[in-house]
Amino acid sequence: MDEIAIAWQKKWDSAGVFEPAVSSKPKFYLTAAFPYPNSPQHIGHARTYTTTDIYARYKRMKGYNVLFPMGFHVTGTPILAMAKRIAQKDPDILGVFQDIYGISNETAATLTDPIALVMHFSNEIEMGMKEIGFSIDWRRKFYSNDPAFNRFIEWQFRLLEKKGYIKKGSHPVPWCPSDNNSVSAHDTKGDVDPTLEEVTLVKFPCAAGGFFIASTYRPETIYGVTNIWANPSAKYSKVSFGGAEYYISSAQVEYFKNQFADLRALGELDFKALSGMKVSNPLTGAPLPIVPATFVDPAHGTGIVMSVPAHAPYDYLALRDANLPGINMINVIALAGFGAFPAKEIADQMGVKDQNDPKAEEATKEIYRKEAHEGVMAIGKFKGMKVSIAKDKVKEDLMSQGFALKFHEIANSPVFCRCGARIVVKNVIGQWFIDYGDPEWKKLAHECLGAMAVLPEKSKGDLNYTLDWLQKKACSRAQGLGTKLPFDQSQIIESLSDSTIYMAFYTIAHIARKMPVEMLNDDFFNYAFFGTPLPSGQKPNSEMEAARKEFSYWYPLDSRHSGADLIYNHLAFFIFNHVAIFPRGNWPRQIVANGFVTMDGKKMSKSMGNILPLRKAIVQYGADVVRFSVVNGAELKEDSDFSQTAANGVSTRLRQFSALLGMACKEKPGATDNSLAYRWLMSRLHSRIAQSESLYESLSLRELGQELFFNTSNDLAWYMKRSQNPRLSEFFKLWIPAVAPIMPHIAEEFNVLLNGEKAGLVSTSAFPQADKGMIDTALELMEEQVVNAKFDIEHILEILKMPGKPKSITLFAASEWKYSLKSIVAKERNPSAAIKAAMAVPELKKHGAEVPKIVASYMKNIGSLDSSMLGRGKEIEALKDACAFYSAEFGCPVTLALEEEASPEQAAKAKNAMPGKAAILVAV
RNA sequence: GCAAGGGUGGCAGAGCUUGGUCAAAUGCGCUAGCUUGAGGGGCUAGUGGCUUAGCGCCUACGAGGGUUCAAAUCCCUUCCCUUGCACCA
Repeated sequence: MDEIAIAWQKKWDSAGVFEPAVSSKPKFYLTAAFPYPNSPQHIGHARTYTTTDIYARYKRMKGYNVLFPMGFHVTGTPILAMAKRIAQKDPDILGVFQDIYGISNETAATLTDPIALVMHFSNEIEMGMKEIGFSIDWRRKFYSNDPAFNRFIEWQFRLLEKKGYIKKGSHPVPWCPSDNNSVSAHDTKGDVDPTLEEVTLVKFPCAAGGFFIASTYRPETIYGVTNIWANPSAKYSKVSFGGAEYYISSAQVEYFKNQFADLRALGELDFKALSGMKVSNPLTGAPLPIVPATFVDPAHGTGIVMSVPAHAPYDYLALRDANLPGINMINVIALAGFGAFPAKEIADQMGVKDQNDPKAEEATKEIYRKEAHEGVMAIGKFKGMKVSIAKDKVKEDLMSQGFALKFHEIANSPVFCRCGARIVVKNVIGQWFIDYGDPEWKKLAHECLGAMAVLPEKSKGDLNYTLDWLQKKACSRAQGLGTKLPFDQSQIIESLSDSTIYMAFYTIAHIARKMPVEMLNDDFFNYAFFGTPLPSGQKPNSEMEAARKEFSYWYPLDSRHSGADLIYNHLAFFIFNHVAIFPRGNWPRQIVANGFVTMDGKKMSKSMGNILPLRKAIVQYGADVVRFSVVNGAELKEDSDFSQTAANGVSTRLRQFSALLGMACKEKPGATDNSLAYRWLMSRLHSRIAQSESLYESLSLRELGQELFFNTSNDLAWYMKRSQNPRLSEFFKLWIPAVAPIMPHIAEEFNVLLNGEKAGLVSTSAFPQADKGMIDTALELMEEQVVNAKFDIEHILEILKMPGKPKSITLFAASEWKYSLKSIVAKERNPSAAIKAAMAVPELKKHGAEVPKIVASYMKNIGSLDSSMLGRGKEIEALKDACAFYSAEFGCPVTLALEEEASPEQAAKAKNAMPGKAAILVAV
């Protein structure tokens, strides 16, 4: 099977089928998210590309000039990180390479240079894409660190900057203090993604100047603060930053410097000195005593904690444990089912012993959740407001009055860098942003999305949502491969920001590659993409003209494909940047987002070792089986399971198709079959092909596979059984091109076998046109009668458990009056009305005793009555036609009779005959 | 926590938008029989329960309740799961 695939790939290649030229034909331009070559690709990656390729091939067969290019994304740090890990001989990585990808340690040893790594894996990926038969135009391949591409990105960023979308500022990031770099999942031990969360630092003014600061998630409870907790054995420091002085635990001074760059330590003091200070509540002015508490962790937050005993079980318990007189709880939040001091109540209810009781944690969670959801403010400016809303209001108020600061923590702390250091939060200053929060820009993005098709349609909502919540996005980093920011050479443009409009670059990539890099200036890109005349007044050279022509022809992008995970970033950026850079006429037209691939029901992961590399899968199953299997497991959006047994099943079916094709090839030309069964087969095929067009269009590939492959295979099996003289060549003539987009190699091979060497390529032929005239629903219902009657006979024979063959079998078609009754019921749709109407018909009145019973049975399936109505004549015709078939099947004469002609001894069985259900009499 | 999507048979996965044709497509798995086929094998049948010369009946579509002649399908409540919440590919 593999040699066949390779042979056809060579033929496509030498015919240049996938290297389209600008022409007068209508074009279809589609791209898939380019791969990131830091490891080989597996069948999961293949899903997106196979989906894209099927679409490309389908559109090609529908007469479009199709462009499907591919490149490689090498921007950012993961490649560097990978090369570094290989250089360090990280046993995990080497193990994965060896065991899963079959990369020897010797080969791995050559991949310690990032560029060598990129070249190795990109070649590997490219070969895989060729071996699976993707219809890619490889002439346009590029890497995102190619000088030509760098120039393109610089051009894009100068444009964004000119439009005012680039901003500078500061923002918090997860940071390794030892590596001095921001970190993300691939930099951490265990690939943990460090997540940030915002907390509020509330400032409590000291009479002597400066502030105590306490970190809290619940700024709204500030009204209820009764005291301040500090650890009696900890050291505290006076520090200054942002123009004010603060007291925090000495252990946290360094930590705080990460987020307050100008922080300076002004000297240490012990708890005694600290506790002597007079501190007050910033909102109420109430004095707050400083109380020692060992539960306060000096290495967490500020080492100073505000105490809200009415609403925080820990604070209540600590106060109770300390047995302090003179501190009265203050109610802040009204909570249904609780009194003024919910923390006390829940602690008492649950019988929490003291602050060290594990139940204290439980009580805290419970009361925090309840208060956050159902609580209402009982005090202060926002009295009567729901806590969930007041929370932010209080915070804003505090901030604007200078009584609060924003602070960030690692929510899933502790997270460790691969170097061993604990990840902190750092406020990076001088950070460049793309401002996706710009309201005008958002409006344009929404306009674009609104006019765009999104498959599956459900994902449009997600995209819409993403467009809305996107704000300033950091677009540069200090390290990594990629393009330098044109207006800040110390910064590399971050990987999600340099891959937003590269689809435009494909259109000219093969031209730009051959040009001297210095010619790829803004004038060149402005001309190629906008047609802007050269400022010098000179005439554009031939390369510029060619580039302009390519872009004008291929753009806009007709379909953009990626995994569904990119909806929340890349695909949204893709829309934003297109509307920022290009005029409306060149905005993208469609997005297709597919789910992932699981492996025998489990998520593929390095740790589980259940990754199936694509090239290995191709060797094992063959290109077309892999293509089919990765897209047929589920509908577009859902995760698709690649099951080994299912893939084997596909191979088996293909062999069956192949065997039948062999029969078709031996048929005399022009030989036909006029039987009901043949007409039935063709009716089914035509209706499936008719359906397949919309299934291809909506990329409902699972259903498509069901229709064109499994169901069609079942049709064929039935036909082969049913027909005495099967004819298959007409069938295959239609079927082969219909499945060609999914299984192109087999389609080509079958086509040559059936039609000879001169048949031409299926890949460039026209998609088959279904003949509506061949679709006959009555015929299909008739065949259903034949199937049903066969099933019934089998059932009876089984129950009879006869030793030999029956002597004969007689089928009885129901009397005419039963059909009349059925249509009356279908019309009346109501039992009593139907019986009344039936009794009015003399012919039916004769059978008055049976009528109510029959009506009742029809009523149960009233919904089916309309569609399953086949006249008596048709039913008789179908069964009569099938008698010869039945005789052969059951090894005895099978005849059809009419109910009303039944002899008295037959009558008992014959009266069971109903429309759509022949009565059966087996003679032993 | 917030937001979105989902919970169907041993598994995967249709159907639910337009309530009745649904004990529920199709694939896989499993069971039995056949085929002298033996290292991804083929064919046939079966695969909720009870029954029966094909009928039929009961129980089922996360749980509970409701609307309706009729609900996997509509409404409400509740439990559970998945994904996203960014600066990272």
